[in-house]
Order: sequence, then C-alpha cells, then structure tokens
Amino acid sequence: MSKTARKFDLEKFFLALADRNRLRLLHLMGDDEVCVCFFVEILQMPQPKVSRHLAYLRRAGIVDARREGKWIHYRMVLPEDDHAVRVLTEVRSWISSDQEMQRDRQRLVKVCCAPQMPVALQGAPRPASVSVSR
Amino acid sequence: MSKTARKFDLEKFFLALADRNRLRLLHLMGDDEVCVCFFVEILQMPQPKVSRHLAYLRRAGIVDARREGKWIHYRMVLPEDDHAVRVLTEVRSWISSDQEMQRDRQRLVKVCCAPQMPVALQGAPRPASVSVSR
DNA sequence: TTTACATATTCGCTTTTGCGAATGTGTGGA
DNA sequence: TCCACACATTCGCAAAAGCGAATATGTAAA
Repeated sequence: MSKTARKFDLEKFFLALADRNRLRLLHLMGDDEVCVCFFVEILQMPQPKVSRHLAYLRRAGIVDARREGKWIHYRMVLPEDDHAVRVLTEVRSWISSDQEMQRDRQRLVKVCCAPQMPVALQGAPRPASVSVSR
Repeated sequence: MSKTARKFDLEKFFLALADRNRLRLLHLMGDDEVCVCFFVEILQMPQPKVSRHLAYLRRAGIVDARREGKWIHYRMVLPEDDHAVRVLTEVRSWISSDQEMQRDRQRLVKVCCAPQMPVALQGAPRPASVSVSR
C-alpha cells in the first residue's frame, strides 16, 4: 500500500489534477488523514467511484493510504520532486478558494465534530491531523 | 484572436497542462513570442498537430496569439486568476528542469540565432522577447 | 484575381477516461 | 468458520481526447 520511489511523471501528475472529483478529494484531505467512508458520505458519491479516483491520485504519487482494521485512511504526501511539491502547495491554496470545495469542508467539519455521527459513519475513525510526510 | 475575460476553469487548466506536447510548446515559448513555424520545425511535429495543441492552450487561457502578416505568434499570458499565475510560474520552473525540454530550447536557440535559418523557416520572424501580459 | 503560403479546422478513426453495476479482497466479530 | 463490513477492482459501455489526412481560412505577392 506504500509508495516506492519512482520517476515523477509530469503528465500523470497533471492528469491526476485535471478532474474536479479528485480535486475535491484532495481538498477534503487537507493536512489530515481521512477515512474513505467520509469521502463517500461528504461527497455523496458511490463508493467505487471514490475508490477509483483515490487510486488515480495514489498512482500519481500525490496521496498515500494506510490501513487501520477495516478502514483505510488517505493523506497527501509530498512528492519526491521539489517542483511537484511547490505546484501542489499552490494547487492546495487555489482549491481552498473554491466555493464548492469550501462547502465540502464545512460539511466534513460539521459531520465529524458532531457528538453523534450519521448512521453511515457510526464507529468510523474521525479525520486526524497528520504531518504531511514523504 | 484575443482572449476575453472568463471564469477560470480549474479542470480545463490542468487538463491543458496534462500533455507533454503542450508542455513542450509552453517551454519553447518561455518569455518570448514564438511563431508557429518554429514549433513545427523544432518539435518536428505535423503542423495541424501543433495548431491543435496551441488551440488547446488558448482555450485554457494560458497562451494568446497575435497575427503578423502570414505568421502567427504565440506567447504565454498571465491568467486572470492569481492562483493560476503562481501555479503556472512553478510549472515553468519545473519543465525547465526537464532534459528533453532543455534540448528543445537548445535547438530553438541554435536555429534562430544562426546567420542562415533552415529552408523551412526562410523569412520567418524570429522569436522575440515580450513582457508577459494579461 | 490568381496563386502560394502560414495556419486553423474538420473528419474518421483509435485510444483513453469515467461511469454504474457487479464482483473480489482483507478484516474483525459472531 | 462463517458472516458482515469497508474498500478495491473488474467489466461493459458511453463520452472524450489525440492523431493523421484532408480541407478551409486569411494574407501577401505576382
């Protein structure tokens, strides 16, 4: 599940960013580690669709996944390439200014800070801050 | 031929960057205004292919074109969106570190600084520095 | 006003991408 | 051991992208 060092592919990198679904996923992660079930719930997308787009980001070296029991957490990683890191930093700041994405995040905060989470998320591990790692 | 202000589309922007042909075109432009015929000559691509990719960049608001007689010059523009500008700045620095693109540029410099340009480019206006404009 | 030239666009075609639906895989609890 | 759950992957199809070939457009020069 862990990423091994590989040559950074410019095209694959930008292709991964060229889809609003994936940008929304990235923005929801932010600096945290987020469980797949939250993406499904917050974005109201079918689970296979979420998984497919997460896989896309994984293959592009932009996110990494960690299993914890039945749940799988995704987080952003700093790509090996410094240019990619800086582009990604700009992209994150950019998508933060997008209205729809702001609403996504508001829903995430609202849901996971509530004393009682929605039925679909009962028992799911809440998003937790992680230091973005290589 | 000139770009009118329009809402900046995140997806379209990244999609435009998600193709090596287009990244090579962008890199060849750099800070200059470059005539289409140079792209065709340097990149050794069929002219319709070059035109199609340039159109793609135009529609994404990344480049603009200027006609001068029979020739058409392309140059990068600073997108309206400041985030896009910063991403683009990083991208330009990124592609500058790519080997193939460095070779592209070397060929461009070699060709247009030569006292006698190749037959295909006889009479073509050489690339000229322009201040990147909005 | 033809003609030549530089560039843009259109047309089939193949490849790739995204999708929903179905199915597979790994984990923990009964 | 069997089942339920969380997630990943596969499959078949529709939409989109990229390509070469052909064609259209705009300009200058004869």
